[in-house]
Amino acid sequence: MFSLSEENYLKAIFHLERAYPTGVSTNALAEEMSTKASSVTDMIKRLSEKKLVAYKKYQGVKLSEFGRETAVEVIRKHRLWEVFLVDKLGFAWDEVHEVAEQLEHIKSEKLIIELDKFLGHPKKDPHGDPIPDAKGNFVFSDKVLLSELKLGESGICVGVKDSSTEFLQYLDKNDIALGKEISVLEKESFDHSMLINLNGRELKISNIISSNLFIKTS
Amino acid sequence: MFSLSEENYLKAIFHLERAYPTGVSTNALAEEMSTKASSVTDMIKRLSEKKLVAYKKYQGVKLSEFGRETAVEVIRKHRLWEVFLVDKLGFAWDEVHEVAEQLEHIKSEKLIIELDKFLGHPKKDPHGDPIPDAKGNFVFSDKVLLSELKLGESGICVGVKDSSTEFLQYLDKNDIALGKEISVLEKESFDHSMLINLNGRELKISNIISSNLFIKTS
DNA sequence: TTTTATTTTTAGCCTAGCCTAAAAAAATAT
DNA sequence: ATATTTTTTTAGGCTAGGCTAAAAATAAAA
Repeated sequence: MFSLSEENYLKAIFHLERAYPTGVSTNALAEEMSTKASSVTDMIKRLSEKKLVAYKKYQGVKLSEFGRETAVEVIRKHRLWEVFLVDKLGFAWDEVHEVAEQLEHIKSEKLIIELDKFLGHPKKDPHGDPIPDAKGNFVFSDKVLLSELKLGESGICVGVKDSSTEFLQYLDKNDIALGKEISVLEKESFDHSMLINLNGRELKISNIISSNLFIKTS
Repeated sequence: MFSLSEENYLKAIFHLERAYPTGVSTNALAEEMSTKASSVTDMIKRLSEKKLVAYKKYQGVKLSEFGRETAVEVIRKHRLWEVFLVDKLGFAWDEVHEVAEQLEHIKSEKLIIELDKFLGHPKKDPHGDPIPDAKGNFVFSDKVLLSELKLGESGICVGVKDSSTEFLQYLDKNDIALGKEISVLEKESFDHSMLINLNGRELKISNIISSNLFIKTS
């Protein structure tokens, strides 16, 4: 069993590994964890002793197979709890993150097995992110950022990159939700804003929006 | 907001105050928390600084009004989660305690409001203990220990004093459950065992059993 | 009332997880 | 190739929450 802090580091390393495939840097991890580089070095050493990560001084850090399994299990719990909060308790999708951050650390194998069953073995969380199955298998979908679509292309909104309350509330306000179809009508090369069609309605969105929305182009 | 450890101390003091109305002794608290008296003294000082308890050296400790409210809120959360685990996730009543010990520390007002609603505002947990309402009001029932019943008296089983897995499994095995009617057929004065009628069946139970079962004599 | 036993507190130490400041290594620029 | 900047690590401290051993206060017994 690992501490709350250890689990949070594993999660952060897991998420950063996509951007840092050769090893997650101490500074990047410090940024992600809102802490100092020296604290990160301390923790990495502990994780390394527990065989959760591979670490060589000045070389960044990578998850071991064991570390990856542990991280994925925490992510699985986080996303299942998010589904519970939205589907069963009526939370809005921008209200669940903070509570799920706490619930993901509850230790009970039976709890997660039964929660998963109770929720009907969901495959996606409320933000469209895939929920790993009990064996840790992810179903990665072939999503792209809206900002990467070319003029005239279209697709279905399937997820968000930024899960902050502010961004999710912006989406709610503009009626952008998972499952909606979006097509690109215009792209402004100067500021990378775009004009999209959403529900037959035209909407102008900035680059910061389009680069945080995942689209599935079937 | 208080730490996990602080909340656990408040809960323990709350439970011990019934047995120690003039002030909970350091040793009793150390026993309850499975720790050492010196650690208890340390923690009591911290709780005292935070105005959660009244403390005078060598005089034991009492909850302040604020401390009591905090303790009751934690107990409320514990018992609501127990109901969730049994009613929604199919846990047995002897499996819930450990998980609820973790869940009771999740911090989110909305979570508890919605959970309570989702569960239909339950008044009792799976062991028959009353669930305080959102304002912290307890409904104390007029229960007595089975061992206190006189020959020929009868009542309904409404709760357990000992919530250990072992005891609860003993009850399950002997078909003793909340809601069942029990009447006292014989009392053995030597070892305080008794013969009871349960579902028309006669059952011999020892004093340790009868002094851990709560009965409501209407 | 003295002595003895028990309870409680103090003093000092440990670990996890954080911090700052300084040193060392690596990367970048001249 | 050397100098400068950036990144990372080390060294040393801090707090929460534990611990042991010893001292002090209270309670019980002679």
